[in-house]
Amino acid sequence: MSDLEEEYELAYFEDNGFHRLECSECGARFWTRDETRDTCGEPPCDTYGFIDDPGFAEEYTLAEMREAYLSFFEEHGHTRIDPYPVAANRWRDDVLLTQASIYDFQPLVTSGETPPPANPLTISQPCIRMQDIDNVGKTGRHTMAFEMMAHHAFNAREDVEGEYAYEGEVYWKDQTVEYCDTLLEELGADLDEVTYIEDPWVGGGNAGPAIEVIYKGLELATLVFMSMERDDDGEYLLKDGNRYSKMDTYVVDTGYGLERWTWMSQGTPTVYEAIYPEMIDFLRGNAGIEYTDEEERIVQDAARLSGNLDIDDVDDVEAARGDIADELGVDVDRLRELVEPLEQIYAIADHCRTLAYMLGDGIVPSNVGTGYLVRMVLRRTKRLVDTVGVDAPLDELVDMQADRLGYENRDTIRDVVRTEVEKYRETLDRGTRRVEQLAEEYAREGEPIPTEELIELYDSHGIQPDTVEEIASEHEADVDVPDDFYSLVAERHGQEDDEEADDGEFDPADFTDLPATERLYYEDQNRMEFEAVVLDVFEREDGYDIVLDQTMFYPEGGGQPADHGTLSADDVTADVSDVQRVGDVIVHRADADPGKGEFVRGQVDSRRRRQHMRHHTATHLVGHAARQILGDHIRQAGAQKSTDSARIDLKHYESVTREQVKEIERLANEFVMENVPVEQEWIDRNEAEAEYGFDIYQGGIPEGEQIRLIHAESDTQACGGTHVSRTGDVGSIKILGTERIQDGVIRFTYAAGDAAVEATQQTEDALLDAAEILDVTPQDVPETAERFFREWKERGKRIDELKEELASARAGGSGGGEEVDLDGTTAVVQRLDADMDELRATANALVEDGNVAVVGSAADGAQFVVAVPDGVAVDAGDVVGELASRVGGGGGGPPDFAQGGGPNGEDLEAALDDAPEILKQVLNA
RNA sequence: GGGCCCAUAGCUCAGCGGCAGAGCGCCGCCUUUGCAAGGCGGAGGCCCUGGGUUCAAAUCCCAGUGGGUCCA
Repeated sequence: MSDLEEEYELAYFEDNGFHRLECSECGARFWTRDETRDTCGEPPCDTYGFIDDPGFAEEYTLAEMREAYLSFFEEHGHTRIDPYPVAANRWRDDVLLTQASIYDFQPLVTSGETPPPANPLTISQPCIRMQDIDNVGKTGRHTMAFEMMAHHAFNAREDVEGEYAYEGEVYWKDQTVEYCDTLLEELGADLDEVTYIEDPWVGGGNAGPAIEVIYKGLELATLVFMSMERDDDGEYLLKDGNRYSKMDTYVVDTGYGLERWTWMSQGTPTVYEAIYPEMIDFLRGNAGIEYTDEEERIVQDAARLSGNLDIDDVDDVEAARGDIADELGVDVDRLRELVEPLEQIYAIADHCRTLAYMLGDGIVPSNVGTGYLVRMVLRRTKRLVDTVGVDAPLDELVDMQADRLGYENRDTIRDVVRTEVEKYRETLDRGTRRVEQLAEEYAREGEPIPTEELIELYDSHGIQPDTVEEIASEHEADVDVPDDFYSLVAERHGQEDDEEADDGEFDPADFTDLPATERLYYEDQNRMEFEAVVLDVFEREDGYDIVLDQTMFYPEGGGQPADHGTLSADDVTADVSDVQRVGDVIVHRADADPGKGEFVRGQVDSRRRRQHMRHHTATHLVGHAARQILGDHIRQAGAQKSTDSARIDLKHYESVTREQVKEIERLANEFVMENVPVEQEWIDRNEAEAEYGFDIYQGGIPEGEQIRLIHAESDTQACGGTHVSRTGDVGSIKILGTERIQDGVIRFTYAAGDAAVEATQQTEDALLDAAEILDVTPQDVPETAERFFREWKERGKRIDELKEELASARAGGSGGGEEVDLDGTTAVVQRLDADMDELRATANALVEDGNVAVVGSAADGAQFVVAVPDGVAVDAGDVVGELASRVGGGGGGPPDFAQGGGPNGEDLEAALDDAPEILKQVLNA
């Protein structure tokens, strides 16, 4: 493997008396001032050296350390940037959560397409790493939520000019290491104890040399020099087995763990006690965890010892527990008893912080995406709280963290948590009942609850296997949870084929040589006519693809359908049925060829387009109104406009009421009546983000350095669609309905302009029609409908009663029926020509009188009911089977009451004539 | 985005091709000084909607609607 050895030979190391050494334990190469050093400094090669012996001159709280860091870099020429949301999917669609500060600048800034908001910059970015969820609380140093402090510099090679959004070199490796070293020195660290380990970094298609900064056994920072990209012909072969080559841009990507720096300054047994001491005190007090001095000492010693071990996940913790107990001279069970409640409390504090970040940034619990992640965390936290015996509502615990983090939407956060806890409680209730039932069933049979049931309970009903165990044990049922339970669940899901059918409609290769089409529809959104030159025409199976130098036709995008219309040359008029954007080229699909090089006059179908414009502006207004009525967390999950209606999918944590819908409709129409201008603005994206935040990306993330903003009322969104000039041009907005398309997402369907009038008229027509049928005024329809429904039910019951009466009257009168003697029992064979209910009632009545009943009807095909009183050896099913076969059908049922029939009603009489014979045969059988 | 599960009395559910059921709740009567409770009787169902299969569908199939849940 070609290493990046020479990459680490920094002048800074040279000038400051560093030595490059090799760790005697793990073989890692590292740089240090201490020539006599033997090991790299990182556990397990070394142990923590700062517990009870802080590594910095002073103690810092989390906030103090953050401020110290940011102001240090500010003083050294960096611009301080506000943190981004933890919901990274709000500005990029390849990840769900922000996991590192560099996520804020990927992919557009790191690739050089967009300039960074400042260069160089410093930031403290909240991050969430779900993959650490199992470690939290147990390892003493893992947290799911953390802040990554960082300074970034974006460089471009000197020999490339103008190709990238930033130019030249700001600084690179030497300066980066120097900053780190200086910061440590300023905080009073003993620089002789600091090691810089060479550890090349690879990730996400990029790579570069990197340095881990270790001090007193703790990894405080990673300095990454992102400078390479995947390239099968590249000169560097890196640790992931792939080849890489140098890029034109190179980026300083550092990561300083705020929590770890704070911990280092305090020297507490675990990181958790350093970063949220108040919350931990509160939780301990509330859960009533009080230890004697001796117990407290055991816990602290255990924490120190586990920190010294190479613990990177929970499995290691359990394995290490025994060793730690041995070393402390206590029983392993006693140790677990003492430590576990604390581990759970640490986890609760961390999870609450995670929830505060996620909910504070407007993530709404749901069964998809980030919403699902927040739901998982919340449920896990709730379980922990219950297990450890914390007696405080979860929303209050989350609020403690939200308060500390300075969120302003704390009421909404609490509301969401309460709603979600309630949902979880319902799920648990449902699950508990289900498990109880299963447990009783299997306990009765003396069998354990099978794994298949456990998987079903978890996968379809959300019940954890340990919950099942708990409930089952109360009902004396056994449960055997296999070790590989979760992989069994995964197996059940199999491979999901997310093969996206790409519409091979347009081949981008055809258009790459053509110049960008000038987009006239942005210049004047109200003009529908234009002139243009045909640059090229491609013949297709079902028409022609026409490329012009400029166009007024809006290509499908942002949920707005393509314009229709015509392109006319001197002797040809082509109907345009579709318009698409391929890169910067706009392609018109038409039914005729106006001829390459020709002048054409374009005419957009203005009625269609105007409806799209109205619906597009209406979409912004409905979203804006919904945000005001339902809360600031409301975000768009998707939208689609068409000619006669439009819809917007909004993220919301509970279902909307009819009242809320009315309020939204009223407010949206108020915006329309205000008749304020709808303005478009082209603006630098960083500027837009700084001014309006990431909420402008409701409809997706646009490309490019310049983005287009649409201002409507007090709403601002990045949007590429066409809009009316004033809100009044929308005409009116009629919300047609709402539906929950998935958990946490509500779809609003509405109509604007002409379509609103039409939709209202249709609803009105339906009501008027109903009123006419009922022969009442529209106002009386609900009441009348209710009365009719009630009367209809009453009559149904009355009919049933009458049928019964009729049946017993018939049976009693024994008219019409032919009586046959069957060894002392009388059988009555009767034809009724009535429906099945009546046949059954009659047969029942005959049986009451001690008769065997054979009743038939030719009312609808041929039907039979045969009923037999107790103690008579005739199988009704056999009789019906035989009778039914004679009318071309079948039948059956229990021995005392059977029914059947067939399509041939004309054969009924003959079949009934044979009935006595059949009865006798069956009796003798 | 995908998978799986569920929908029957006011509530919780059973029934899984052949007469619509249980427990709790509700109403009436009885027992009791009263309460807790017990006994007897009763009311209460578009078996989610729409198609299909079948002599026959709550039950099987398809589609839809509503809810739940797991995974990316």
